[in-house]
Amino acid sequence: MQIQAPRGTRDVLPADSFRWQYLESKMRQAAALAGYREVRTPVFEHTELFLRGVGDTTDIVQKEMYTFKDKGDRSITLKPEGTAGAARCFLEHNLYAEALPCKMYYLDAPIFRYENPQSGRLREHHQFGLECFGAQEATADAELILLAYHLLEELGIRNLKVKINSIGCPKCRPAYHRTLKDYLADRLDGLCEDCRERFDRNPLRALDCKERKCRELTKDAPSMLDLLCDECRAHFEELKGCLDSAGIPYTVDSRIVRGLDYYTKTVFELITETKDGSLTVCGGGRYDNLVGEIGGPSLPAVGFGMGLERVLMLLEGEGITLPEPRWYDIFITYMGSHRADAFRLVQALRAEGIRADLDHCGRSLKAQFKYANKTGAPLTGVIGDEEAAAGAVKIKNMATGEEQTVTAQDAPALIRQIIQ
RNA sequence: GUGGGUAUAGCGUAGUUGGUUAACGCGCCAGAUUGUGGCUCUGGAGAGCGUGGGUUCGAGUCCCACUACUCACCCCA
Repeated sequence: MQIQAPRGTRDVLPADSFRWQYLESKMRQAAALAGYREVRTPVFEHTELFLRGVGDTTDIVQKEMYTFKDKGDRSITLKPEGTAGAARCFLEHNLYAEALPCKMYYLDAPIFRYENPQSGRLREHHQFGLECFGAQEATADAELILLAYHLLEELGIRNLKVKINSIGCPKCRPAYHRTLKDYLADRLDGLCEDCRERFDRNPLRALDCKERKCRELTKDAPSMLDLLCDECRAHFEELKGCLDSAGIPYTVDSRIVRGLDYYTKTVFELITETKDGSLTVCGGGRYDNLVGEIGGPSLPAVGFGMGLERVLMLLEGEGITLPEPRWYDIFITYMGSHRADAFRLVQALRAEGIRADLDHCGRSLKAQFKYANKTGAPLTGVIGDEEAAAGAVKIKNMATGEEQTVTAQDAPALIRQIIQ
């Protein structure tokens, strides 16, 4: 059997890569506008980082990581999310000793999760993520939500829903945990297996469980929002105030708790409603304990991740066409014996910054034109006996059919003038 | 990890109750137009039917397994 790409992975073909490049440029722009600069971290990290950072009770760590031993007997894991690596990098290079906050973004970061693939869900996908280290105020949370919202909106994605919640901090969450556990303890037998297992260490997950019986049983469960400490409550109120003043629609959903353990206070998701259900394109929140958890100073931070494949999928679903750059400015055709002239001209044009090419397949003049037409080149050049003798090229405008002969020296200027 | 659907040339499909050299559209190549594309016409190349087994005189058509795709659950971006 022919070798195929591994399950749950996708190739981006030359004809489609411009879509990615377009997204990338928009994302870089949005990030730069808010003071975020790019960071690039390894595709794999020590497994330990994710055990401590992401949390060893999470589904991601328990059943979805690509973990293996390298030849030095180290346990290595392909990044299952972006934040832990960024935090490790921040810490390792003592960036906390420099001016804070430290704002960074990553783009096209490959993320690996061993899941059952389906629409909008791959084993390798790519994220655009922002992290802001050292900022505790809610304005930092708000600017991230707004940045994500405006970016998606600008790209043309409709029906965007913003959901926010606060899941408290180490001061108030234990009390809530106890309250919730008391509530759940009476109903433990009715919960699904996963929720029963997570009951001790992470009872919050039960609120987010999709099992009907769990949903039913937790319908009237106490809400974290009612038990936030003063600090968390004030923080959440300020966040809502920021979003209100920015005028974006959002809803408070006390059931979103996210699948990663490091979150504190703010958690949020950007969701779109498509014909077959809702899809989360962006998710994030505050993680004031992560840096400390992995051995650094106690330092607040907030961030989000956005799935590029999902964004692309939504754009396609909405029939949005992205601007496709021109492949060639001009395609130089030639008669039988003048290939060398065509080659020299193409090299000269490229040196002038003009996207030019010639036939490398020994095709007839007619076939060369057909090919030129297929590439969408706005211009073609012909070098036949007459042109070759005169050191010239006949340039044709493919849209109008107009032709004019110029010397090779004058060609770049003319070409530039026409394609303006 | 669990359950359902699908698997025929590069792509999209047709293949009747299993029966001779597997069909069509698009795409590709060539010609009509030996210095010129897009339209049209003509011709051509290209699959032995996901892989491996089985049933049968005979299987793309039936059965089993595997793989992949897909959908739902789960989880998430």
